[in-house]
Amino acid sequence: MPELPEVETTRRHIAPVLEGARISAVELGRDRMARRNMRPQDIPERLLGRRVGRVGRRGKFLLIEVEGDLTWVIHLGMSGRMRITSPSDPLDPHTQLVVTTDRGDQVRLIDPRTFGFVAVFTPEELEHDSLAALGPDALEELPDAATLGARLAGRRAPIKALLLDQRILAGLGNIYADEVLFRARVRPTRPGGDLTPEELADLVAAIPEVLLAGVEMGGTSLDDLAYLLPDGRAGEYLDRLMVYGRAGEPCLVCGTPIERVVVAQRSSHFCPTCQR
DNA sequence: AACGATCCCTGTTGGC
DNA sequence: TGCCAACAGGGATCGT
Repeated sequence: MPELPEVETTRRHIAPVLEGARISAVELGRDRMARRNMRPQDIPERLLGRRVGRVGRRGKFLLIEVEGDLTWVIHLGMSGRMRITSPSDPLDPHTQLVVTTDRGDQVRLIDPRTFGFVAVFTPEELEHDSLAALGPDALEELPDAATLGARLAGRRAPIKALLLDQRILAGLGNIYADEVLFRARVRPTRPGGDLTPEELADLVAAIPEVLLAGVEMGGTSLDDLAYLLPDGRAGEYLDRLMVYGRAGEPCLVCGTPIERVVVAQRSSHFCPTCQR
């Protein structure tokens, strides 16, 4: 699933293709992909003929500056991936957005489950979107342990649920949240407000360690149909996963079988010996 | 306000 | 072997 490392890897691939280019054609697949109060026709109408600025990212959102003070937002949802192609390449099934540049490149969004979305916001619209409530980026704007502790103080929800809350910290999804908690030796079920200062410090240290390794490996491709890099390659962080998807298998540190529980309606994996 | 449950969607998986 | 229900999950929304 695309989480921060997958979105960052995607960003790094598409940035040189889009930045400075002018958009010469826009094709939207399903209308459903235009959400967040966008009409489907707004997407091509607002992008067409405009020059692209910086390709940025906050959490799992791609935020692309577009001439005319617009922000082109792309979210990959759970099954979205992007491809860089030439216009003559055949369309993949479930292609939801095709953007052609004046340099003759195409950037495509492929998303079978359509949990992803596309929007092109004016500054006013951006301000009123839930994007405005997004917390600090888990890599670029990571708070220190004391600041995170203050955000978690008094909270009784499981720390796993709070790590998935993008208003607290933007970028962690189900896979990397489990991996971060393993590295910090904290069980996903622990109430967020109960973490000790030492555990908060371990957590804040674990976040960039896990996420940077994920970025370096090009993200996590769970199987051949899931996330792929924009050049079609698979991300290789799958080989580094310590707990996610390993229920019943021995912990790679201590050998205890990894357990699976449901937290915040999501599967959560942890080592009952290593994590307290 | 905080928290948990539900919904959206479709390819894959597992049980019978 | 073949069918079909269950499962996967990011984010919005709703009920308590």
